[in-house]
Amino acid sequence: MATQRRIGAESSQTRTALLDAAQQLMLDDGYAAVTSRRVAAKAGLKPQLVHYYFRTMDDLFLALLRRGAEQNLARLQGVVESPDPLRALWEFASDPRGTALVQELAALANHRKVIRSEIAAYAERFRQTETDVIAKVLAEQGVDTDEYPPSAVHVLMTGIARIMALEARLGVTTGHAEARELVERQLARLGARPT
Amino acid sequence: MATQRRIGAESSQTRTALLDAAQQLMLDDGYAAVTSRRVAAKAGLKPQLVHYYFRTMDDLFLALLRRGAEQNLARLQGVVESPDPLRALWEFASDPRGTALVQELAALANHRKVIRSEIAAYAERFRQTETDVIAKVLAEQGVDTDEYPPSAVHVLMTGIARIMALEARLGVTTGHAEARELVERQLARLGARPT
DNA sequence: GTCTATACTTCGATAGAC
DNA sequence: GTCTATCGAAGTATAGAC
Repeated sequence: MATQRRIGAESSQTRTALLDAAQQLMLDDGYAAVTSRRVAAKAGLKPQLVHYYFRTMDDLFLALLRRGAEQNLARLQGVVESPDPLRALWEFASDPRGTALVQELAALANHRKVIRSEIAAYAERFRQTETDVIAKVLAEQGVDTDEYPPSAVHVLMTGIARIMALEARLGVTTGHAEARELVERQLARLGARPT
Repeated sequence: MATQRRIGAESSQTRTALLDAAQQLMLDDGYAAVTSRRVAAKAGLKPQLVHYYFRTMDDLFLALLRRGAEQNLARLQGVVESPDPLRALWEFASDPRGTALVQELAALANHRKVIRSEIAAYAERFRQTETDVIAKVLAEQGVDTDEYPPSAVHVLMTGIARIMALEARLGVTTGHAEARELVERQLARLGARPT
């Protein structure tokens, strides 16, 4: 009801610089390190600018999430159009670029309702596209979808890729090489080309 | 060099109450919510007591991690002694009690070196015991360990279980039922009894 | 449209009283 | 061995100047 405060333009370079700084902080030091002061300091700006461009910290996190998700959706499009989509999907899900930011946002989401619902919504968009890719390959290969439902294969495949990326971040990699080889063999059986 | 400040006894009930409060906060609201003031408030105590019993917040997180890990190691012992260890391991890894706290600590570990190394050390202990369980079952069933190395099976099995628990926490469960059934079929082939 | 001066809240940690 | 009084630093956010 009070006089609506003004907000910085989305096209502003300063805004982008703040988002970049926030993302770097989040990746390096976790979401708790993303404070108005530290973000501004990293960007070489005043702390108050964070609130001018994003009003609240939640708004900043939301903007960060959206920007990252849109980038990943663009990269996912490359998977869809790949000549070897199953392998491309496996590599896409294994990519640390995708998981690191998401892990922090997922942890953050545990006590920020707006973030959680936004993440869940994006997750559904990714899942839809990815499962379609899997379904198409399984159909081409004549795989029995009663035994291997695409939705299940999706959970397993992307889940394994992401959990290894998460563990690797903590410095835990025992068994990863062996697990990767095992997955590679299954991918090959499903018609993916060898690496 | 300065006069070493005194620290509360480990046997203190107050100390346990603080740990309980911290754990609850962490599970409900994420690690960033675990502040000396909020922990104390939840336990109905003064904030300064947190620093008396744990000196720094890192010490508190470390105590939380150790207590949780020891509890889980005790539960893991039940898996080892189970008549159906493979299924018991699957259920153990799927248990939300084990994953929720670990997820928060893992996220926290990304910018707290002491936490990260302690988590990694515990992870190695769990991995060792769990992989031994898998190796024993695979040997009994005459499985070719070139194609299915126990370390790989361990990564896949526990990874899938944990990622589903993580996703479920965010409200993302699409495909989980199908994935679970698929895993169940594989477990059955490896001699685990049906649920 | 862009940024600053400022208010008020919450934080971790220590020194010292019981 | 247990707890309290207190401090300086850091946090979010707004109102208003340019």
